[in-house]
Amino acid sequence: VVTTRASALYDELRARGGKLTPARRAVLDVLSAATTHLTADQLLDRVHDATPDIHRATVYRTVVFLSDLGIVEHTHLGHGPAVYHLADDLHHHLVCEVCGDIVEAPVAILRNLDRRLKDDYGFEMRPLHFAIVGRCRRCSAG
Amino acid sequence: VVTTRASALYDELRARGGKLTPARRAVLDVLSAATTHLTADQLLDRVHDATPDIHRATVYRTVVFLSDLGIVEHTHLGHGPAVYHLADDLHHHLVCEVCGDIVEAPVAILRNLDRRLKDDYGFEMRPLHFAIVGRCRRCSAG
DNA sequence: ATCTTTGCAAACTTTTTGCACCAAT
DNA sequence: ATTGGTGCAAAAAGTTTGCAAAGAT
Repeated sequence: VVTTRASALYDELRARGGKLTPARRAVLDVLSAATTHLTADQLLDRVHDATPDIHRATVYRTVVFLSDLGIVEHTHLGHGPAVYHLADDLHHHLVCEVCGDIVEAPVAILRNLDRRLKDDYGFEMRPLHFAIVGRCRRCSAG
Repeated sequence: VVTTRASALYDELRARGGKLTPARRAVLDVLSAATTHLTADQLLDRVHDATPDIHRATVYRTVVFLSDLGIVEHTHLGHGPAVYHLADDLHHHLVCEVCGDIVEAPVAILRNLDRRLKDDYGFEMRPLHFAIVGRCRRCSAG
């Protein structure tokens, strides 16, 4: 299923001088349809549903390529693999280190910190690149 | 050189029922003397300066052991290896994704965020476990 | 026709583990 | 004496790369 969202990304990719290959199409389709962020493995599995011949290495190369174009981002949620998602899907991740549960939080929660780091340290944070690790309500109670 | 800081940690380790082995002594000595956080490789190198026979796997097992006791923490600074440091060495890390420079910032900078996540989400953050990634003053200017 | 992208297999980096031996208490 | 720690070698987990063949424009 090629969504409007995905086809807009095809255009963006071409506008930036990239070639639109089946692998790239498939990765964009999967990421556009995803309701959660996906690890490289999950991404590969879903890409395989429609296009079984695409190689794991190609998926890795594709997400690097799409990241360079600013279309895709990845986030490190903890010790395991990174997760990938479209760059317009903006929110923070609160990852529970005990149960692994992930709660999403709006970007606004970091606005003050963002300003403060900028003012005090000249540092432009890219907060989406890492999850905020801690303990969720249930696990900090226990 | 066994510092006061290190020998206090020997005591803590024993008080918790751990065995004080040469490997553990060496790791505590190195971490107590370090002025920066160390990757497992760097830690191993420095451990080898005094005790060349200690195995890489032992260093890994030792930091896990010391983390379980709350004596050591590790932080993920970016894509590379984790860095280890004593748990009493509290500050955040602002890591520049362009030049790799690390700026340390006081824990107070996250106080508001900490409270907000607690109040709004019941989430107890453990902010030291991940660096704050972004661009330093120099690199965001460029 | 050209230049990029892909598949494959292999390397790489960081960390973990099974097992037999050794050491701290 | 007993329990737990260590060295070793090998595997695991996640990701990257060199190369020759195939594909997009």
